[in-house]
Amino acid sequence: MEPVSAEHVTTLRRFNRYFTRRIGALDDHYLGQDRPLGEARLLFEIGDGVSLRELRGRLGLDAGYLSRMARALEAQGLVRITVHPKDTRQRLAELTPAGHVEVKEQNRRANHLAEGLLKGLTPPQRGQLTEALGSAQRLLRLAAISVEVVDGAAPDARACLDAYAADIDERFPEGFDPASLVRPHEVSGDTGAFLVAYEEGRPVGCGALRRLEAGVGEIRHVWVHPDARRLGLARRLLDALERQATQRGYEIVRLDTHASLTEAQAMYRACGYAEIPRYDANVYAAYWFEKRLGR
Amino acid sequence: MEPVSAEHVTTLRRFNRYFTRRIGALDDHYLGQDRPLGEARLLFEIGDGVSLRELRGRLGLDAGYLSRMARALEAQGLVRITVHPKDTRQRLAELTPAGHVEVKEQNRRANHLAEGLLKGLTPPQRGQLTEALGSAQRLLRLAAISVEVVDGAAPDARACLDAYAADIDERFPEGFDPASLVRPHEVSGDTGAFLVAYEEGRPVGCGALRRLEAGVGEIRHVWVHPDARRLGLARRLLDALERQATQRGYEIVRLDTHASLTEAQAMYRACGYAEIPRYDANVYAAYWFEKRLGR
DNA sequence: CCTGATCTTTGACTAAAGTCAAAGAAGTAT
DNA sequence: ATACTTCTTTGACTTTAGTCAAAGATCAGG
Repeated sequence: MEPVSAEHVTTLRRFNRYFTRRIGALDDHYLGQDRPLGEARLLFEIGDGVSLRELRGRLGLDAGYLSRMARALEAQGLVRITVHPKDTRQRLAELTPAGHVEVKEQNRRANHLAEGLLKGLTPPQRGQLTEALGSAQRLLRLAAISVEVVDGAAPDARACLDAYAADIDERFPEGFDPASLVRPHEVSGDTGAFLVAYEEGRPVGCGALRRLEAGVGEIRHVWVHPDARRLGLARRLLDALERQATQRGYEIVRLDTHASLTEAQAMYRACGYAEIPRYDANVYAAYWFEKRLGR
Repeated sequence: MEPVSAEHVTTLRRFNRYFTRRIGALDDHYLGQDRPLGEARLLFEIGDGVSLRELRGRLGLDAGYLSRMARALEAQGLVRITVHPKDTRQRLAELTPAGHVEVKEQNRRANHLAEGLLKGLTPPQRGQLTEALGSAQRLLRLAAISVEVVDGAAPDARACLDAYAADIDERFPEGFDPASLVRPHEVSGDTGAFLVAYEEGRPVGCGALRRLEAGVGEIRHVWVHPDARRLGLARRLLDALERQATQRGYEIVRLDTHASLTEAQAMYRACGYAEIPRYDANVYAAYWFEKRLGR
């Protein structure tokens, strides 16, 4: 892995300092107004109803602390706390009408703040800022996603494949039969691999590698959760799969794609894949690609 | 003023949320380690010695609170507090060797964190991130700078002009005589104006408008503090000066520039100024420009 | 030299934020 | 049914962060 240049580190740190001190601090100050910041944040996060468990994870709070804060908000009539229908140990928090009003007010204030800031710029500069922030956020998210090898039968792996199947079932005019998914044993061990991408602990993408014939691997089921698209994650999954293939001694990887997945086709071409004749009987495939792995 | 588009507000707010939650929070958590965050920050800000007064302003802390924290750091042997040589009411704080060690450790940790984040990206992506963050920070700073009309004799105005004079005295091969600066009365009232740009309360730029002849104003002394260059502030000052000129009934504004200020010349051209023949006897001028104000 | 402002220190508080451990209730796996 | 785990609640704390006012020391300007 290449060393990280000092310039990049400096810029990131300088930005961090500037941003958290100047913008973040302001925001916090305004968000709460006449309410402790912790409660204001909690209220905001509750939104359309979440379990306390989820909140605990998301905000990284102590269980006791959270419980008390949530109950305090309940006492103020801002949230309603109910028992989770599927697991009676858990509690669900949701906003009452009064809570919604309060959150709306929070949003109004935060918008006002953002507008005040943007007012200091000309319209083209606003556009530049939006673009820069959007691009920075995309890259920061991508940097925070880790791609890991998991067992093909692991719950996260199955969850991804299920989501993948549902996704393309909707996208393919002819639908998709989950029976054509890879079997767990094909993507484990010496000849295959299953990768899952995690963002803050949540699986947001996957990809599978299996053996096709001697020296030839096949990449299948490269999928990215809708929330994590347009970050460049598919490319990263593809890279990681190729590395797995190399490790397993494959010199060539192949893959096929459905006619409707035009962005995917473009990505494969951009990543060095060349179109080849049909190599399998996959009824969903319309194009077949191959890449010779450099070392 | 144009309304701020919702898209821009949303992007800014989304970024703010993501960044403060994910990066800022992490950083804070690591920075302190076994020390309260307030003290850690204070230590960091002390750096190579500052007065408590300065720190109070910079960090926005209560005087009593700051005093106690500083004394606590002194008791821990991390800072030395001495009496200000020029004003015995004030105190100066500087790091002891132990304090330097601690700050270095802070920096090491923060760098490590930034590196960890950047490691998740390919080198070209790191470059993109650096560029996006740099550009975002530039624009955010620019947005936070306010340009105000002040009296030509105000301390901030004089301070800017002094800095301007010192700056160009160094830059012009022939030096610069401060006697050629505008007089306060020329840049006040109905026929002139003096603008100062403030960043977080600190003057970081200026510009003057005075009467040349009927219907013609002259822009002079457009200057930006070295810390605030490359943000687009000169352009903003120029815009604001033109608005002042229009308000005062001038249809034309003129200005001159020194031969050595090539970036300034380029900016004037880009802002709609056209070169004209010499219109004054300014010994420092090599180029003369004019712009007809629209509206 | 006097007056009013500035800077720091101290005392006396308060509120927010967070920690830790114990216990009860409810799931899950065997 | 049993053992183990998870989720929430409660009690009992501690630390941080911050506010406010009063007082003492020192400056700056007239």
